[in-house]
Amino acid sequence: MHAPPSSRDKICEVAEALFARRGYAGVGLREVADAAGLGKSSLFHHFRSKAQLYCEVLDRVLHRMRERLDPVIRAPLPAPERLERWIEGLVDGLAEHPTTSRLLLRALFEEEEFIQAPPPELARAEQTLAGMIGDVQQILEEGVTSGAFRPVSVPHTVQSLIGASVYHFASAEIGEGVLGGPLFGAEAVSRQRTELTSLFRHGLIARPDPVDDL
Amino acid sequence: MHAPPSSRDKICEVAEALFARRGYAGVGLREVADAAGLGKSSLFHHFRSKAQLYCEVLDRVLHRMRERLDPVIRAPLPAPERLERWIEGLVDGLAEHPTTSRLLLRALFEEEEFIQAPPPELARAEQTLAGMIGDVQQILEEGVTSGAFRPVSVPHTVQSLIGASVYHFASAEIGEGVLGGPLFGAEAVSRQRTELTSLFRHGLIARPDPVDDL
DNA sequence: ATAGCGCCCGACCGGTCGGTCGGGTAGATT
DNA sequence: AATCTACCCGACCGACCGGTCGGGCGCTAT
Repeated sequence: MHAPPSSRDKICEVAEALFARRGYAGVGLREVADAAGLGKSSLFHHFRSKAQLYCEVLDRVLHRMRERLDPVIRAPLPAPERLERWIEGLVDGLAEHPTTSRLLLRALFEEEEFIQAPPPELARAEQTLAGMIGDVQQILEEGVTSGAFRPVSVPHTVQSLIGASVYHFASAEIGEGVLGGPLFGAEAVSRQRTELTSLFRHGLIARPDPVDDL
Repeated sequence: MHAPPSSRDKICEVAEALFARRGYAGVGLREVADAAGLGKSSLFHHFRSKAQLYCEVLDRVLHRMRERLDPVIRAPLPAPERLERWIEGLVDGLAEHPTTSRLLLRALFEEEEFIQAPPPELARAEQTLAGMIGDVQQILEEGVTSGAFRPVSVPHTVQSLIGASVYHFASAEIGEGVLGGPLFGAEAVSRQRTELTSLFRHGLIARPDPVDDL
């Protein structure tokens, strides 16, 4: 499978960890090179620039998540069940690679740095993300039009869902303070999975007995 | 009220905007000084270091939010109503100053940079944040023990609540793509307020008719 | 042998970083 | 008038930044 990781992959691995921990501006190429066991100049043999390296790392992470979530979309299940599977897949994916949530949350901010001279890899990453968002958006719309979900605003719900799951695993010391324990422990992860699915299940499912709407 | 903002306040204002937009490592003191209409050296007359300036800006923002949310805590209302007011206050507070959500979300990451030699202002900021989190935690616990809320995990719910609200207003272009319009428009903000409160109301309220728990 | 190529490196470039230093200026105090 | 204080500045420092350059090493093809 992966006996000797090529230098290129090695660079991506360590860069993913470093960018997740300290952000684009906070990581020097010197540091990346050292962590990869290379000289700084060697990075430029594999990547045109720091920006390209970053965007490629970002795209790798997004693709990894997309592939995990992809089968859920095609599953022939009613919308509420598909949504639960999707949430569980997202939580598990974020929990499996602790760098992911921080990298993605940071990417919210750092993408603005590339408005001038954006590397082509950035467009691919944005496309991958847009695909995932479109997928869950479709599930929600299906659930709303079928009457299984309350008539919520699909975009706002997508935002809440992403925010709640990604933030949780990116919240670091603050989150661990709230939880009173590690974020990525097996117990905490499975708890987050059930809490998040049940929150959205109860929060979205249409009920014959509305509380006090409007 | 604020006829001539002192140099110190002016520095904090522009620094808040810059740190929110580009983060701690991405902002140079030269840039802050220029934006404040001062020479770079003058910053060091008001602040000991860049780290202290950042932490003071962070504490300002947190205090601003805390003061807004404080009356809600003391309101003599049942937990579900208090929670709704709290969420509305949080959403309105985040919407009022668009820099806040980005600054706070970034602070998740950047606080790690100060593990060595943390300025005293950082501790104050952390304390302010811990207070706000403790407040909402208390509301949720009250609701759960009183039987008004489902027996959810309070810490995980706190995390979801913070994540959903803060992420939304920090999501920038991605969020605007999902919404199909500006994040901070009056319409989008009031919609976010109602969507978030109703999501958590339906998601938390105890029901005589459970769906399919466990 | 030797030429080509993928991979890697040390040395170096201009520029920017956070931070320091010595001095200048205006206003209040004595 | 002299002094003190608060505030501000230009010049400068060592360190580090992203990126370039020329060359070295080892493998394959000829």
